[in-house]
Amino acid sequence: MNDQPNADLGNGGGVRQRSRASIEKRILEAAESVFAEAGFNGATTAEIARRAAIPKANLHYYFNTKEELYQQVLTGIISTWLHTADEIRADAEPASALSHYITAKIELAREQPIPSRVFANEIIHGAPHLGKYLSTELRAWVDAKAKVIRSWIAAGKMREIDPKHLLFMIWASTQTYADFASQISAVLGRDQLTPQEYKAVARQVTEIILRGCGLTPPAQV
Amino acid sequence: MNDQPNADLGNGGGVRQRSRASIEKRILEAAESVFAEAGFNGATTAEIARRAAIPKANLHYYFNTKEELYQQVLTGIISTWLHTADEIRADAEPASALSHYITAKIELAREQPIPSRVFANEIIHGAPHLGKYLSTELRAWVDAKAKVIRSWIAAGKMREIDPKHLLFMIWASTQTYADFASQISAVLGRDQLTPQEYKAVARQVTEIILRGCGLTPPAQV
DNA sequence: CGGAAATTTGACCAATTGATCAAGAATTTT
DNA sequence: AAAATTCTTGATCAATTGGTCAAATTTCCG
Repeated sequence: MNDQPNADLGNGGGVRQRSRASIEKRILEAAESVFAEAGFNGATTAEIARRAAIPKANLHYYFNTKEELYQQVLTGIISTWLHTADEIRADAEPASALSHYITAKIELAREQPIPSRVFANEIIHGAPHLGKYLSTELRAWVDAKAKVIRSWIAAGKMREIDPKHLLFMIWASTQTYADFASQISAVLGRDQLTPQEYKAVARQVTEIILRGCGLTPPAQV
Repeated sequence: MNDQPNADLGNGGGVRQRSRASIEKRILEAAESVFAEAGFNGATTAEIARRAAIPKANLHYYFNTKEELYQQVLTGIISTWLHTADEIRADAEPASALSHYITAKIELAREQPIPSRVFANEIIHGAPHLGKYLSTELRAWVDAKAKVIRSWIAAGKMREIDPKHLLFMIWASTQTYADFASQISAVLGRDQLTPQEYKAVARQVTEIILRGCGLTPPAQV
C-alpha cells in the first residue's frame, strides 16, 4: 500500500531526502514545460524524462503515473494563485486594491507563464483533471471577493458593476499575456515584451478597469 | 498528384458532389468538437469517425491525414473571425464601433464556443500548426485597426491608450466566455449562462472598456 | 564490514493510434 | 450492359507510448 519509498523510516533526513526533493523538483519543472507545450495528452513521459535528464524508468520511480505528475503540477500552480488577491478586503480602498491585484497578476504572467498555460489548457478542455476544485475552492474564493466588492459598491466607493464578471475580466486581461503570449508576440512582431512594456500593459489595464469602475487610478509608482 | 477524387470530372455537379459536401461537413463538425475537447494530440481519428458515424477508413478517404483535417478546422475558424470588426473604421464613432465589436464578440463566444476553443488551444501551445498566419495576416489586421484607433485619439475622440493592447484586452475579455466557459460555469454554479446573462456581460464589458477609454457607453438597445 | 533499503537503468510489454490496402459495393459514363 | 470511376469498409501494419520488471548499483546504518 505504501508506494512512497523512503517514507517514515527515520533515516534522519539526510542527503537522501535532500536529493530526493531536488530531483522531484527537476522532474516537476520538466513536466510543467512539457505539459504547457503539448497538453496532458500530447505530453510524453519520455520527453519529460529527457528534459529532466533521467531515464524514463527512473521518472516512474518517483511518480507512478503521468496523471499523478500532472496533478502535482496543477496543485503547485493553484497554490501559487490562491494569495494574489489578498489586498481585496473590505477595509481597503478599491482603487488601490484592484490596482495592486492587476499589477500582481501581470507580473505573474510575465514571471511564470508556463504554469499559467498548463492551467489554461486544462480549463479549455473542460477541466477533466481538476475534480471539484473549480466548483468548491475557487467558487468560494470568488464568492468571498465578490462580497468585498459589493461592500465597496454599497459604500458608494465605486460604480455598480457585477463583481464576478469584473473578476473574470481581470483574469482574462492579465492571463492573456501568459496564455496567449505566442499570439501577442507574433502580432507585435517581437519575441517577447520587455519589462517596460509589461509595466505599460499593467498601467493601461489598470487604468481601463479602474475608470470603467468609476475609480481614479492611483498615481504611478 | 491529384488526390482529390471526383475533382474536375465534369460530372455535372449532381448527387455525388452534394453528398460529398455534406459528409465533409459532418466530418469537420465532428473533428471540431473532438479537437476542442482533446487538442490536436489528444484527438483520435477513430473518435472523430465515430462522431461522424462513419468507419475510420472512410474518414481517411475524405481527409488524408489528421493534420489536414485540423488545418481545415483552423481555417474555418479564422475566416469566421476576419470580419467581426468591420465597424472599426476611421469615419465611425469610437463608442458605437467598439460597443458593436464587443457585443459581436460576446455573441460569437456564446454561439460558437467550440471553434474558439480549438483556436485558443492552438495558441496556448505556441501555434505550431498556424504557420505564419499570426505574424502576417493577423498582424496586418491589428496594424490596420490600431491605425484607426490612433486616428480617433488624434481627433480627440477618446483617451490616449495603446490601441493594440486595447484590442488584446477586448479579445481576452470576450473570448474568455468561450475558452474558459467550464471555469466560469463552475464558479457561478450553473451549467451555462442564459442569453440574458450574456447580454448583461456584453453590457458590462462594453461599459468598462468604453469608460476606460474615456467614452460614454451608448444607451442600451 | 555487511546486510538492508533505496535508487538507477536497460529491456520489455500491452495498448493505442495514424495510416494503408485490397476487395467489394455503388454510381456514373460510354 | 459494361467499363470506368468513386466510395465504403474490415483487416492490418508500423510506430508510439504509458507503464513494468528484474537485475545492477549506490547509500544507509548497526
